[in-house]
Amino acid sequence: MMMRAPNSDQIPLKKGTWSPEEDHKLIAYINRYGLSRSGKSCRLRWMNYLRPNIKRGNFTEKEEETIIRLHEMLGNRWSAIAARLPGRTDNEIKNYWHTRLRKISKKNNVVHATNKLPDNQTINFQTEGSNTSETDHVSFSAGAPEEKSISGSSSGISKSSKQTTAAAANSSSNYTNVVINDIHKSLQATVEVDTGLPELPREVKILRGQPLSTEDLEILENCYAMDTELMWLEGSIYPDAVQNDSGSDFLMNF
DNA sequence: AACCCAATCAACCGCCCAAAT
DNA sequence: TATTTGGGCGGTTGATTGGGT
Repeated sequence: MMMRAPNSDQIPLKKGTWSPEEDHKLIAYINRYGLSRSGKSCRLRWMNYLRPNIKRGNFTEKEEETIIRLHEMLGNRWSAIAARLPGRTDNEIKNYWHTRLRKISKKNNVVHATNKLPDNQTINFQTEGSNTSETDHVSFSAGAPEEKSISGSSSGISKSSKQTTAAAANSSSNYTNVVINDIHKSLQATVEVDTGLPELPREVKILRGQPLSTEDLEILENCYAMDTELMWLEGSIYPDAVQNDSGSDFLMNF
């Protein structure tokens, strides 16, 4: 079950070489409207403000709670957090965090997910199940607890070597329990009203007290996605969210 | 009204990485 | 295989806004 990313991907974007026709169109646009902006700047403007379904205005209480909770789990992975808040951009969430939520989080003495290891600690680890002998590194910088973050960036746990840095950071058994407990808590909070205490999936239970492999992280990632979707179903975050016919995606009504 | 200061937020920067050449 | 290009990311900056004096 995959969560639909909050973007305008209903229109499949073309990739590959530009056709002469497309070139002419682009030239015509630039000639007509003129725009001395870099592609990167245009992209940013589009992604953060102009694309369809961007939500403007204040964050709701539920959104705030979600950001705080996700930040506890994911750290400063703003794009990953934004992926779970339809209509919100990573930039917006990042700003919101720095200007407001960080204080709240600090006040509540929340322990940051990326603050489980001593300052400047570097972990070397072998990616399980991979055919490469490459060793990945994660470094933590010193500073205020809330400032610490995993170096590198990623938008999910399961792919690419970027994600393996997150895996390394999270590979203490201590952290595993924190993540599992959080998932359990969230499951309880979302479904216990109707179904009684929810059972943690077996594949999650057996991870307790274990260091996490990349595959384990995928399991947790999937479980966490499920948890978020439960909240959607319940309507606690986005009452307008509906599940599509196949039941595999959620769609927003704007 | 004028000034100062802190908060906010849009945009930029530099880096990483995958895809294209 | 090496190099280039461009998308995506988190960190940071700087202009703007608003409140206090």
